[in-house]
Amino acid sequence: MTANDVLTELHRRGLIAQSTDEEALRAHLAEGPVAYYAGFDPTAQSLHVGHLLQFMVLRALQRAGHQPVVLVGGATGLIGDPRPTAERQLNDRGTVAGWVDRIREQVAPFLDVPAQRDGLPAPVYVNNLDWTAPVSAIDFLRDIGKHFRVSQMLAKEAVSARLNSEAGISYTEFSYQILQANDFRELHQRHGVTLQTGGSDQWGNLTAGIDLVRRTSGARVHALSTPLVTKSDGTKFGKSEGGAVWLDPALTSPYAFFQFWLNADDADARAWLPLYSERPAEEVEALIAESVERPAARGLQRALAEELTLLVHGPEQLRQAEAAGRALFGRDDLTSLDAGTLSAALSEAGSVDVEGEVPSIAVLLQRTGLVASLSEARRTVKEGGAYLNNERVADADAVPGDDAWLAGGWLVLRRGKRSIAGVRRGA
RNA sequence: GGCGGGUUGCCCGAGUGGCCAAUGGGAGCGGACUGUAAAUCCGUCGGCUUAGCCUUCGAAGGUUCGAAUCCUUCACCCGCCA
Repeated sequence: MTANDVLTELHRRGLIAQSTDEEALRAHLAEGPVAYYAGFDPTAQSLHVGHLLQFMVLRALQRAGHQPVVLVGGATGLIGDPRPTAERQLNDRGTVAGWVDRIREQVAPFLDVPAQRDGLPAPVYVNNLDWTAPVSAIDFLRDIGKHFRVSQMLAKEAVSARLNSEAGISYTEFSYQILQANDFRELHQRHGVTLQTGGSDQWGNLTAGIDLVRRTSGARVHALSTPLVTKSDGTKFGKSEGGAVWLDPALTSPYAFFQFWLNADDADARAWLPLYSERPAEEVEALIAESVERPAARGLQRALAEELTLLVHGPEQLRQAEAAGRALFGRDDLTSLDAGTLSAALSEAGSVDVEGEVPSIAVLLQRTGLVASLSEARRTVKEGGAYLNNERVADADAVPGDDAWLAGGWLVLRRGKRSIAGVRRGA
């Protein structure tokens, strides 16, 4: 891939929602390696699938030989990017600092691995707390604030939406765009960064940075934004039964991550594959064409699940996640599974240990987290939605008999079609 | 400052003294059909030691055999008039 067709690739994949003067940007990218950046605010202990799209853009640019700079927002995370609905709850400094470290580590598979393996430019990591914290309020207001017009700040969609809402907006969050703009200015000075990428909801912040750089240094810098990923049923992308789909394997197991993509509906999978797949264009088109012929094969979902689980969790975790799915969904007769397979599969899916007296099925359903309460457990059984070792459970208060235990001391509990958990008998 | 309207379960929204854990819709969950899809249909949808019991209808107190429904005070929201 040569440097000047990376924009073509991004367009082809549908990864560009908005861009500053594209001809100028194309020419700039063609001149040679460009330093570019994207920022991630520590608003939770882990990144989630919603962040994945940013990495697809960062990776494409890196592959084209450009220099990635990854910013973790130790400062902006303390302030809070205004959300359209309501004011954010401020997190304390210690918590945010901890999240900064964790998020920094999560970025590695996306950019460090290609750097080491393929000799691509190694990412530079920065934390905006480093240049934001030392600045006094006086200096900030005099040196940075003077470049901002309130009327323009008010006009940003993120701000005006909140001004028109009941929630209003605090001065703290109102200031956010200044901080992010200043990040661009700092990175332009420190690392020669001339391009910032981000989600389309960040557009106002991206352009604020471009304006600030121009006003302070006269330089012309660029921005690209990615589209909002949507679902055909109108619900928010990136949620599964439990809530957010995290990249941290401790929060969302590789198995659950794999299942998230595997369960995508056909229309979504078709729309998402170009965005998330780094396969050649012909392969992507072939997969889509094939899915029209044989949707039941779930080729698109499988491709997404495999490619992204590999990217985020690595080959070994992918292998286990796939094996677990095959073991748990593949056949009716669980008694034929050996202890090793069961153990691996259920550890992936989630399991609990029981010791001493074996509790009733209702209690086990609750303990595995398959249901939220005993009432829900009973209800589920009554509805015919609870299964023990793939057999429908009739009595919620029944206790699994000795013959129910599978190889390795396992029970396989299932709620509905696809929520599965293991129970292991302790010593 | 004055007058009026409102605050109900995850969301929207009925309910003006007992038949109300509370109509209806949406979301969620389960079943059927399928492909671990979508659509559709059916069921379910506060908790518990579940033929019963306990806690819910902005908050606190009161009237009553009995209150989401009546009274008092407080908080917040929305109109109209100053």
